[in-house]
Amino acid sequence: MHSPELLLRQKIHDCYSEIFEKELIDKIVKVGHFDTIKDGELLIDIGSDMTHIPLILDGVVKIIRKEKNGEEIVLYFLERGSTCAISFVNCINNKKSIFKGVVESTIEAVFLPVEYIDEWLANYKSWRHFIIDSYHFRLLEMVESIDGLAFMKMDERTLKFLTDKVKISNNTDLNITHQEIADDLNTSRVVITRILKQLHDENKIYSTRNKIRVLEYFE
DNA sequence: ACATTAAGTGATT
DNA sequence: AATCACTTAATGT
Repeated sequence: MHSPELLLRQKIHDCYSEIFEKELIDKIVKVGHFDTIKDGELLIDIGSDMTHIPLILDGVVKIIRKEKNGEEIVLYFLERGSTCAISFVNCINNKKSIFKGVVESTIEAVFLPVEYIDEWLANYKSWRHFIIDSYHFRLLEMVESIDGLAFMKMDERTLKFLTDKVKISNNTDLNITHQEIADDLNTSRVVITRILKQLHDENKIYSTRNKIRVLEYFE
């Protein structure tokens, strides 16, 4: 017999034992609520209060910035073993979220109430490091994303988008439509269709309706 | 069989 | 690279 708490402890241990000391993991198990959020659901919206911070145990969250005119731009993805670093500052200052987080593939996460994260910052070295590292990593991702926008052509961006997806999902077969890619890259479906056709002809991908297999990519 | 949604294409800006 | 307008193909009911 496994109690839910034991299972949760195991999962947290699998993802975070390298990062957090035992004592902190115990506390996380004690105060965190475990939850599963399905594909396509909204994790956090712009303007909502941050009451909890998620530690992702499995799945992917897409972080989006919304422009005033309603345009959206994808900033980065949260994966297993990571968290939304930006949300820490929001939590500590009681500010509202400036980003939107949509679940890309069903996530399992532990939600930590705000009141603990500040206290742990003072008391646990591993927690401090985790937060700083996490912030640093997000910054690097943002820079990468800006580089992409500024310097890469649409075909390069498309291929990068696809290979990133492959890395994240650990699967060379992607279930995605041309329209969805276009939305994420802020372009039109027609453009994506033409680029994909080209990539297909170059034997870099194999694509059929609703499905793309990435044939060539390097880690 | 029909309707709906995804994908392909030429022409134009 | 974007948009339009239209065609063709795949899929759901």
